[in-house]
Amino acid sequence: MELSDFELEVMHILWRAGESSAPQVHKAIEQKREVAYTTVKTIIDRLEKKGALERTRQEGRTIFFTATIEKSQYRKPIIRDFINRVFLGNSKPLVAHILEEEELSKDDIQYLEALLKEKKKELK
Amino acid sequence: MELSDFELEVMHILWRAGESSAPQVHKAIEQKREVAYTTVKTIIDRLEKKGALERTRQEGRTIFFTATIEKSQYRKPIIRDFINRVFLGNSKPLVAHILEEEELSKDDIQYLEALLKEKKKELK
DNA sequence: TATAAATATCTACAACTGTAGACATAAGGA
DNA sequence: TCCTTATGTCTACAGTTGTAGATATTTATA
Repeated sequence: MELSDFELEVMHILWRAGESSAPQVHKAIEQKREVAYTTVKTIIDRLEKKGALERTRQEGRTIFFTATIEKSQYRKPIIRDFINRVFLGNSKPLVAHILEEEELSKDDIQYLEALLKEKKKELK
Repeated sequence: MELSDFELEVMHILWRAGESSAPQVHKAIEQKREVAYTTVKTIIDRLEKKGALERTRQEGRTIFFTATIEKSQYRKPIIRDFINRVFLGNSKPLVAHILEEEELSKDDIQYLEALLKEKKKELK
């Protein structure tokens, strides 16, 4: 399923907060930037049409929505896409870039080292 | 500079092959999928307008183009964008995902381990 | 030289995306 | 009960993107 930037932003809110109404999603986004309520509602409508979320409850005339696709399920193909698109399918330079350029805490590093060790064991 | 998928694909060809004509770029893309020459030429025109490439030579009526932006220079911001967009700014889960799910050779792993070791040293 | 092929330029168009207004209507408070 | 506010629905629009046709023009070939 293809999600635009804005659609993905809305999905992240639902993933994090769980069942939410359009006004709630709007408020969450307004924490970061100004945007009209109807804009957010349009995105929600599009997500509903795509089947990325569904109406799960109604309270008065307020409708609550819940994500129907999983974050992890969604991430997998787009990571692949991104690596294909930007790194011609080769994931090593992406990891290398991140390790060199992105902020990582000591704990993060330890964790990743452990992962690498695991991976190495598998290959042997 | 914003580049669409197709624009990025063309840039990759220029980065790899160096100075190239539109028919050459077209032929390179046709290796993978069918697309009209004019489609490729339109993308090249847009890249030229954006200043991502420029005309560097002419041979008969055939124009040769060269990338004016660097691959590395381009990658940095879009990696950040991607991490922001898909991982809410946190790069660790992306690296973790790749280490777990993507194909990595023994050499790749060794290389990444070395990078991590470096990074760890810096933090101390 | 007449014709075919290659190349460039210009124009077009539909789908997607971010953006939001207009309008309807239900809920809740004076 | 009447008015304000909140919420939903519908419609619109401009910019981007992938896609390619129409047309012009040059180059090469029969």
